[in-house]
Amino acid sequence: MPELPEVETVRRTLAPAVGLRVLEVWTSGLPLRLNHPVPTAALRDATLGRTIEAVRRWGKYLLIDLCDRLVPGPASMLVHLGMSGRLRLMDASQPRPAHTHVALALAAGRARTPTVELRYSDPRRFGVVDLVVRGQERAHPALAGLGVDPLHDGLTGELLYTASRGVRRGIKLFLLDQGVLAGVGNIYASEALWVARIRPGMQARLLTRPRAEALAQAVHEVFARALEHGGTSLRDFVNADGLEGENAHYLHVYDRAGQPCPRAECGQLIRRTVVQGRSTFHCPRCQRR
DNA sequence: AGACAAACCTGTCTGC
DNA sequence: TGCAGACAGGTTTGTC
Repeated sequence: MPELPEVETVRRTLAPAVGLRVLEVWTSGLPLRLNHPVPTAALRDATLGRTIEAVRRWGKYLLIDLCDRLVPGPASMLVHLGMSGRLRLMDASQPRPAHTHVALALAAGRARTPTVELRYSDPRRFGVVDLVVRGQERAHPALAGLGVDPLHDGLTGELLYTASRGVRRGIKLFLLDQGVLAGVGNIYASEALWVARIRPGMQARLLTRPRAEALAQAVHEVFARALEHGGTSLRDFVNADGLEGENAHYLHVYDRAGQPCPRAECGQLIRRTVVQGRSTFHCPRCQRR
């Protein structure tokens, strides 16, 4: 479900959790991605009695930093939302959503009674909840191979140009490669290629310098637009407050097969194709090459 | 290197 | 109303 703009929206809406202390840790015991169980005991060790110091994002991963006033906390809770994962901050008296797998009960200051819970729910269990050592994020296999994060690292045309030399795969698959760019998923790959007027199946190695520049700009543009609208909710996505994003109304081509291309002078009908088993949308006139 | 399929798991929508 | 089948925003793994 969630790509960079959705994960960043969750990160921002988790701000009220910063400064709260973990009083209890609960897990469902069910395994998540690749049959990996949530490391309950280690999670307790790393979080109980500690305070949420910050929430960071790396590509589609969230890092919830924990520390103790006396003992500097070396741990962060690593979360990936997979397809159907939700991270929500809810009143502790509210019932837990179906398919909740992790709940951290939180309280302000010295309070002994939790007021809110940070809850991870995920019906399809394609997500990840794990622990990483702060400062050694790259030691975690999920983070070891991650490429450039467009929001922090300044994605440039030069980077796309360099990374795409010799790559015979289609440019859409190249954009989806998290080892090149961390954060682009299936929706925004189609969106960025439409903005940059590039055909999704074009071999990545054929990217010219000017077109690489246009594509880098396009990724920035579609991400900024999605962030303004709080992310794209086609089915499952909600932010930490449980609110849907509005960006589905503003998509150019994704899920718009048969509708006219939004470029006023074009009007050609948007086409859906399947690339590596995944829906891909483009305008056959604007994106000829 | 990369194309391709299948796998993980549940919910929702479509068509008969 | 029921039921089978297709499909879903992600990632990994195995085969060719």
